[in-house]
Amino acid sequence: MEDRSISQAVIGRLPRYYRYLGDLRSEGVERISSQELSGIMNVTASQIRQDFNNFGGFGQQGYGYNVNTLYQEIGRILGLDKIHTMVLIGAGNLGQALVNYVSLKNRGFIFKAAFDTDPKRTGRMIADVPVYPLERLPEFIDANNIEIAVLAVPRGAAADVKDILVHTGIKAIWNFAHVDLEVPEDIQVENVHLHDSLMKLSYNIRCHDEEEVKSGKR
Amino acid sequence: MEDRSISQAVIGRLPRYYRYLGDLRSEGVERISSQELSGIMNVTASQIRQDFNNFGGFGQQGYGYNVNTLYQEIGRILGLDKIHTMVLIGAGNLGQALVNYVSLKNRGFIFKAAFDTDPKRTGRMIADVPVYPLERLPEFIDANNIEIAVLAVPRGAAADVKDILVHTGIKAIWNFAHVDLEVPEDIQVENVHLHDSLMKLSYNIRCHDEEEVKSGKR
DNA sequence: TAGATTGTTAATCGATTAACAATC
DNA sequence: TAGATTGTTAATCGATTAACAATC
Repeated sequence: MEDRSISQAVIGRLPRYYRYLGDLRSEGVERISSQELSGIMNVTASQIRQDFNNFGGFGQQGYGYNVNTLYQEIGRILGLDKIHTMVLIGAGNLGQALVNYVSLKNRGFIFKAAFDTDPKRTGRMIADVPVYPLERLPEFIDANNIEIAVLAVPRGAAADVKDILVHTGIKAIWNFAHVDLEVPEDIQVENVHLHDSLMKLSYNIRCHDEEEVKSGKR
Repeated sequence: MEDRSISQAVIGRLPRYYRYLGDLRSEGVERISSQELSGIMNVTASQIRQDFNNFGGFGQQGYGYNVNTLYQEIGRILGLDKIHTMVLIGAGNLGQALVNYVSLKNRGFIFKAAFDTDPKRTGRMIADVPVYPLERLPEFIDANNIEIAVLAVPRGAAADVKDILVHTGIKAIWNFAHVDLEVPEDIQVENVHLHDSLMKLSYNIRCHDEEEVKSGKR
């Protein structure tokens, strides 16, 4: 039913739909039209219908969409009906925060272990997740069928870790290191570039400031 | 020179250009053509020239671009030539990690204080940043000319904090809470939705798995 | 049945790529 | 000057929006 060549633009919107539908569901809303959802989410009704129809017809003419069904379906499309096993690589501040963050909130995403090169960090636990030396990474991934490697190492270390990872059966890398990783195409990469995000914010601040100056508000 | 109506697509690419140019600069590269940069960054030379020309002509025909000049210019466009003062709101795991992360790396972005409602967290220090009770937030922002509020509170608390923030002189919110904030348009918002990012990764894993099944690889 | 709302096709808009004249 | 490469216009591509026939 759902096919390749669904644009990243559409995929990027799915989690947001999922979030709003989850909220509606817990508010006890049973059905919703693209029109209503459009009002709540600030996107066009047309876009909503187009987006959903990439994956087949979830709605019913004259009625709209069943909130619960749609929520479930999008969850399934996003792969949230499966358990995803993870390892953390780089047990610094950010890494520790991610373990706590993900463990708390997402039932389907489970950290099985963390890895670090620093002996001060290994041997400890982060929440209920053990921290091992990096050497044990490849063996652990394959023995435990790990799907996702969360990369929270310094910029300089990222490429080396990547080289280790590509020789394992890892399926995906959630990359927090400030580099672009080049990996074989059967490994999925999702970047979270905090630097870049902060720079965009900085850009928008500057633009807004300059606008104000121009329009004489200051 | 640079005008409004520069698309978010272009702005989103600037930090990446900045990163690559910074690397080239520290490698001692003096000049580069759009052609060469295209090869390194995996984007078209045409796009590179179009992007830069949104902000005026930084290049020279027959020569290319001076790496250092271009790096400086993009930094200026991104507002990196200015100091940005920040406060953290929500001194949990993620918040603490962000203070450490940003303090270490970005000279221009400086945390002045952190705020939390939990008395167990207030009164302490994160790195060299003091943690105060949330009540003191509005006063602190205006007394210290704070530009950016970093929102690392649970989903449920985000709207309340936002209501406090909009009555201060804050310029921007770097939002890590899993909600869409509605703010007046003179406050800039940049969302880092880790959940959404992880779901996209999950989607891509599922798609790739299904492709393999279809093509009979498994 | 009549009214509502989807699924889907067509029109529009914007962003990317290609091409080339200007110029260093 | 000749060669190289930009800045910029034109062509293409893709994504968003509008419109409407299908249908619940």
